Order: sequence, then C-alpha cells, then structure tokens
Amino acid sequence: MTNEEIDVETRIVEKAQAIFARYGFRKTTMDEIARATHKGKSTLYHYFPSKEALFTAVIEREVKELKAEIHQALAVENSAPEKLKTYILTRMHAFKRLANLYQAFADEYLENYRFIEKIRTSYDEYERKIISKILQEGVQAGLFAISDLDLIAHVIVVASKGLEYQWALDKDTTKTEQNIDTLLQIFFYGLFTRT
Amino acid sequence: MTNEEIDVETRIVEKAQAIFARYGFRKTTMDEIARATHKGKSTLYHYFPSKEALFTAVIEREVKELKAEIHQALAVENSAPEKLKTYILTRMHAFKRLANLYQAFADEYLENYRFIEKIRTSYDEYERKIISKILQEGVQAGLFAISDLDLIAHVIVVASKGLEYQWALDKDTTKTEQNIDTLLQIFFYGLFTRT
DNA sequence: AATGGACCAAATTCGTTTTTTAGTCGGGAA
DNA sequence: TTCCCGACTAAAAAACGAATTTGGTCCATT
Repeated sequence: MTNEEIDVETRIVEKAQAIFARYGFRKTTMDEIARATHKGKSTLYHYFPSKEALFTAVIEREVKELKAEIHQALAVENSAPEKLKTYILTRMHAFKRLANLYQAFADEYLENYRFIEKIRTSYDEYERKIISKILQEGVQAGLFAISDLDLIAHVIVVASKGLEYQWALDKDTTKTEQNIDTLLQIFFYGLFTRT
Repeated sequence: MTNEEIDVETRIVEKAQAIFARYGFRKTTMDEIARATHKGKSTLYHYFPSKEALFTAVIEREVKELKAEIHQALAVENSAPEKLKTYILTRMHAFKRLANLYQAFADEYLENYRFIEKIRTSYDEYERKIISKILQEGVQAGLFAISDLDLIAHVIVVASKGLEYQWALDKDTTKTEQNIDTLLQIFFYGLFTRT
C-alpha cells in the first residue's frame, strides 16, 4: 500500500462524507462521489466493496472523531460532576457538526439501513461505559451515592437524549444548554431538600 | 338536539376512533366510517365539517379520557413524590391504550397533519401545569427545594419522555417501569451523597 | 331537521415505460 | 503487478398517463 493509495482512499472517504451529509445515504450516488474525487467509479469499488461499506467507513470516521473529542474534553476536567456535564455537552455539539453520524443514529435511518446497527450498538456500549466510569469516579471520590452504576448510566443517557432531541428541533442552543444545566442540577442534588 | 342525535354523533366518533386507530388518519376513509356507522357519508358531514374535524373530535375524546384517568389516579395519592410517579406511569399506560392520541402526538403526525398542533400545544400546557402543581405541593410540604418550577417541570417532562420513547419500542413494560423508578430516584435524591 | 344517493374535482393508485444506479469486467496506463 | 477507467447490465427508481378512489357538495326524500 503506497502513500498515493492512502491518499486516494482517504480522499474518497472525505468527499463521500461531505456528499452523504448533504444528500443522505439514499440520494447520494456513487457516480457523484467518483466525480468529486476525480476518479472513475470503479476506483471507488477498488477500495470499498459497496456503497454501504463506503458509508460505514464515513460513519466510523465520524465516530472516531467524536470519541477523540470526548476524550480531549474529559481530560481537562477533574471532578465527576464536571465530566458528566462535559460529556453531555460535547456529544451534543459534536453531533451538530457530524451530520452523517447524527443522521445514522436516528431511528429512521436504522429502520431503512440496518447495516449501521452494529456501529450504533457499539457506540451505545461505549457511551454506557463512559458514563458508568464517570459515575464510578464520583462514587470513589465520595461525591456520589449510587448502587447500580449501569442502570443509572442508562437512565442518564436516555433522559439527556430527550433534551437533545428538542435541541435538534430548536435553532437556539442556549435554551437547550440551560435545560441541560437544569437537568444536571436535578441529577446532582435531586428535588428533595437537603438538611 | 334530540337523544337520537346525540347517539349518532357519539356513534360516529366511537366507530371513527377504532378505525383511525387501526389504519391511521390517511388510510382511513370517510366511506368506511360511514359503513361502520350504518349511515350515509353525508350524515358524517352533517355532524362534522371535514375528515380533519372528525379526527380532532376523536383526539379530544381521548385527551378527555386521559385527563380523567390522571385526575382519578392523582386523587388517591397524598405526597408530591407519589403523585409525580403516578402521573408519569398513568400517562404511559394510558398512551398505550389510546392509540390515536399516541399517534397524534408523535412528531411524524405533527409534520403531516398540522391541524392537531393546537390540541398538542394545549396538552403540553396542561401537562406542564400538572407537574408544576405537584412540585409546588412538594415545596409547600417542605419536601422539595426548587427555584424555577416551570423550567424544572419542563425538564422532567422531557426527560421522562426519553424513557417513554424506549417503552414504545419495547414489548416489555416492566423494564421501562424499572427505568422510570430509577429516574425518579435520581430526581428525588440526586446523585450527590446526602450528609 | 335528518338522511342518503348522485355527482365531481382533486388526489391517489396503478400499470407501463423510461431513466438511473450499483456493481461487474475486461483492458489499458503507470 | 497494481491502479484505474469506460463500457456494460440487471435491478431499482423515477416518470408518465390512465384508471380509480376520495373528500366533500348538493338536491331530493323521509
């Protein structure tokens, strides 16, 4: 595998990323990706066995970017509460940029393109683990009092996704961030008075 | 308006309720509703100016049922935490039965049939008020420590809907109820240790 | 006043034709 | 030998026009 070869494959994925993001999986043709890459269509098939495989490569690339971004953001934080907040916000902002990933993880896509189920399941797992780990750190620091880490991680993920979904409809993100702040306050302190 | 008239209108709504639930708004024809009611189509138009108006009557009927059920369930509870839990569970169970309402409040429907937006907005308002009232009761009983009731009510609604969405996909409701219990524990006690 | 059958424009469906697309393959260029 | 492309094709999707259905109207009947 020569350097030239790495460049062609990467260039295909990059061009495909932009076009898939614009038109979605179904409306994007291999011909236009080939044209954008200034290669023949057969060249695409030399590197990727199918359209689905190319789209999967694009999604995997975005997942990798997302994970790198999350790790970078979390490395800066020291306490479990800050990490939890940072995770939720980083994920939310990244999804806004990584258009293919956001689309791919929507249930509508999962219904029509089952081949991305594996990536999604894998990411869900990763996400559960990240939250569990943050919670575990909070427990060990004596900050959190929690019994079933995994279950609570799951519930936190799902609940924050409710707000995230509203963000997807909203054009104004500050309101959604405010809502996430409020949700986190409830998560940390609860509704019951503290004596 | 005679008794006979009340019966025909109600019978139309009841039959329509069943058929709309089965086939959805678009696939249901006024002809089949008329047939099910043993009346001519013109009779439907005597009572309802349009197909949309009939569907709206069906939805309003289901909203009325839901509200009655919620009020009944809440009347039995004394404490704010129990009421909050009861609200969430009652709503969830009722939506499973009130198939038209569940469909109508799905975003997919709202996209295609804007005429139900008003009902939905009205219900959202009602829901916000119910939760705020429950929270207010908790504050007055000295149980809850809360500043912005409305905002927190909103966040609670949205977060619990995240779990509810999973319930719609799940066939097993006990798991979702368990998740709601966990969410409520977090809502009540928070993650931070209590000293 | 309540009801239904006839009617109709618009919307939807359906079968057919045309076009496009994902993918293949043989051959040429580097 | 590897990289790359143009020609090709079966299948899928889109376009098209005809046929059918649908929401709604209206007049006559009970």
